[in-house]
Amino acid sequence: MSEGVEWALHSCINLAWIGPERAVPAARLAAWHELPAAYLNKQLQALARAGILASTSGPKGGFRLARPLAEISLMDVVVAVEGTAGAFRCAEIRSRGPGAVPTAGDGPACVIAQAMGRAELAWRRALAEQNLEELRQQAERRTPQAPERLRTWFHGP
Amino acid sequence: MSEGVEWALHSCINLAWIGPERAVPAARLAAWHELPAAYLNKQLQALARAGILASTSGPKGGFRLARPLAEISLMDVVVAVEGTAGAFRCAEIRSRGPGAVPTAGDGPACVIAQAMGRAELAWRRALAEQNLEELRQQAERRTPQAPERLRTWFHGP
DNA sequence: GAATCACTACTCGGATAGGGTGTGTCCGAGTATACATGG
DNA sequence: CCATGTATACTCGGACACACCCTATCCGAGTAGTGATTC
Repeated sequence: MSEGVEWALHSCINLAWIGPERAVPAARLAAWHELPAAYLNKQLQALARAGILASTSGPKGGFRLARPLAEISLMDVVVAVEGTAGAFRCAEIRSRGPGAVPTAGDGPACVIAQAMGRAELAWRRALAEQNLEELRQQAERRTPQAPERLRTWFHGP
Repeated sequence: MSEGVEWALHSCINLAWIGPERAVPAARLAAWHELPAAYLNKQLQALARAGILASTSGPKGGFRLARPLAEISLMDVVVAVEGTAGAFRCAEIRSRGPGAVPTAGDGPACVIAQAMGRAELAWRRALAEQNLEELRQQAERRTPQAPERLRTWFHGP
């Protein structure tokens, strides 16, 4: 899985901590964790295309959350960054070679693809059940000083 | 996810259909679905290392199932081919840069890693709950003639 | 005729090249701000 | 003093190289069978 998913999730929570008053440039979000700015920008673009973030150009521009954290699921972020394609893709090898299923005009998918699909569905469901607001609360419970530290650093030089 | 997982699963079921009497060379299993023989051999090696298959060298050698299909879960095959590493790996970016959590001597993982871990756990659980015997029965129900066709072709030229 | 031995052919096993998808970087389009200028 | 036009600096957005892992392949180690040879 892409590195960018982790960056995107952290960035969303950081955006929530900074507050909705002003947009935050990608470079500033990147500096907070010493990430390559241009590449983080690429991930944030993906979030903006997915409607999770709103982007503004020019001075005082940047990214801000397009909707509350409670309305953003882990699944939304993963899909925005990674795309909708599942990890397992059936190459339909059963329809090639001497073992080709004769009747398979365009029947149902092979049982292996179905079985892997069930597992991926469980994964997607688990991702969809968790939203970023819950993650934010868990993070604040763990390190209560984190939001204030971020705001101080951000409004500073 | 690797292509090899699909090949490995099909090969295990095909081995069960051919029967435990004799070992099957990788080249013959590959020919059934027109797969690159040497590369399929590589995947079967991984299954052998994991104890799912037993390998024999020399003439009349090849691979055979090391235990009944009912005792082989989808998870076993995926781990054998892909390794135990999960899809999402936390790079611990929260401990780098100005935003480094000060107290984090070696505390619990960040909430994001935990959340992704929960989703992966659901995926693993779904894989572990399904065994290859179930898949074989489903496949036979769908194409009852498949096992006989395979045996005929295999014992032929 | 039976046992022994060397030879052959066949299989796995790991070491060895090539391509595709992330990973990282760069420069251009667009815009809000700030300032200078004129009324 | 106020309005207006212009220049500027800053941001996103997409286009451009690089690297690593999956894919694919090859050759060597080892073994079972086979045939010749000898007692």
